[in-house]
Amino acid sequence: MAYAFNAFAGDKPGVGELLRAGLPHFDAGVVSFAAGQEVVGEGDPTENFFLVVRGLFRAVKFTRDGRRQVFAFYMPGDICGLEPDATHKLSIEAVDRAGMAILSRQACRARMDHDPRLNAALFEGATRALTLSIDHMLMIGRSSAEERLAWFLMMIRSRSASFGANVVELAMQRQDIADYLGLTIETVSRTFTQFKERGLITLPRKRRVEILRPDALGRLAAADRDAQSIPFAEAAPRLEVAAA
Amino acid sequence: MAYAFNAFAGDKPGVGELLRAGLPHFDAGVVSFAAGQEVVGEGDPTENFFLVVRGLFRAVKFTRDGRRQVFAFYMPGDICGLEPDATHKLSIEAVDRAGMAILSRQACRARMDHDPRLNAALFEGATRALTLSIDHMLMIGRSSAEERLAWFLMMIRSRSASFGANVVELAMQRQDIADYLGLTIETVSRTFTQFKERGLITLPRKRRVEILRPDALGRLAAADRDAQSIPFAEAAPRLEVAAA
DNA sequence: CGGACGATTGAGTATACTCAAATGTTGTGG
DNA sequence: CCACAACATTTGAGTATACTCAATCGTCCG
Repeated sequence: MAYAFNAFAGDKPGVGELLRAGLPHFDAGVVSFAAGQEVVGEGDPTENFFLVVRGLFRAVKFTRDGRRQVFAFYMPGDICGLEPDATHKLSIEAVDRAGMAILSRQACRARMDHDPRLNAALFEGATRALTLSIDHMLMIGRSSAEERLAWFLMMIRSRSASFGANVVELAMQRQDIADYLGLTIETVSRTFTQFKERGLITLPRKRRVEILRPDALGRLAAADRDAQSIPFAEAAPRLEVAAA
Repeated sequence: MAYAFNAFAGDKPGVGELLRAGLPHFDAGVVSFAAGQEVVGEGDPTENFFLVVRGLFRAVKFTRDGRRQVFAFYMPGDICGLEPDATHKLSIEAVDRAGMAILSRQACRARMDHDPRLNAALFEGATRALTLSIDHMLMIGRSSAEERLAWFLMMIRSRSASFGANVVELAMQRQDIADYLGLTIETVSRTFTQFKERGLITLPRKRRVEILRPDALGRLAAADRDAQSIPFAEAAPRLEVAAA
């Protein structure tokens, strides 16, 4: 979203390309981060925004009393950190060893006024981020634990490099999944176990999921939604854009 | 949000004014709606977007199996219906007798390319909507019923015409509140009762809430957040958190 | 091999849910 | 203006889902 939006790889104009072409010193600004390292923290001034180059990042918010919510995961090609206010409201952290291009908000803002395409692409990105956040919210507010995890797995699958592959790598740990889905780590774990027992998945490793029955998982994920907003399952005609 | 974003009354440049000034036929496009009437439905083409003139509207999403989520309430001055894709993903409905200016997406788009101020205002609106939606999500994913209702009441209070007044009118019915907060109608009702018993509020009428202790309610609302992101209570001295 | 951390499993419980009934409110027609 | 219907809200009783606390198991590294 502006907040932290995902310019999906394979997207139309390609915000990434537009930025790369339009901004000077683009490649000079790529920085590496270690797992768990913070890119920006809550309250930091919004001087820059970011384009993920490799690895995985997460947007997080902590609360005084220890509660934690993960709002998004960012994969290569995604943009994040564009915020309306003077300070960041979310922290952005590297989940694993990962890299980001650090872009000047100022430079981008100036360019936006001159390049309608970049303008349109960013605006679209921001609005699309909202669409994503709507799905996320619907999921958190109205779904059972198994629906949430199914939704999560199908989302990761649809966004993974090998689109449609039935083995997905989870770079994040269980706590991140739990905090993304609004569940506890124990419930996530139990639900994984339950999926195994039902023959929906196998877990060759803790962080690797083999999806045996994408159809069944997709139905679970879609149970609380209407068909059209679920671009997960294979046949996804990919009309608009694979939202989420 | 772009999706449905709120250009807060009293906002800086005033998206409303910019639009009114910049778009021809503005006043001709104001339409009235009866309570419950739909402005746009899920799947409708995104030809227009809207500026609330009077009354209250809601953005809703229904699911096959009857679940329902309210994503936002729009008050006069708010903009909604701006979406990235070709079709609406949310329905917009009038909550009570209400009025909207219907604006051409096309015309606005064109104007954005020529007027950096409108451009900036809309972009900021979209990003701010995301910020709101982040708070909403954090609330839904990580708060108890009482925290949610307290949050809701303080939000309505802060956005109401008479800012800071301790009597707020709820134009929406309990079901809307429940679906906004991710609760059931019974839980909302019980929590209202509980607030009354604790002396936090009174209910002169079902749809009118008098807030007796805005400080206590504000602490409840903020319990799961950090102080700075709670623009609710006025200058609440803000100790720690009342356990209660 | 052992330590540290992540993940799973177990037992018991709390919060918010479901189903059901009673009560309150609003609007309409006699 | 009152009576009644239709709908909104509250209250009650029982339950289910996901939570908490606690222990065990597994895996990755030194």
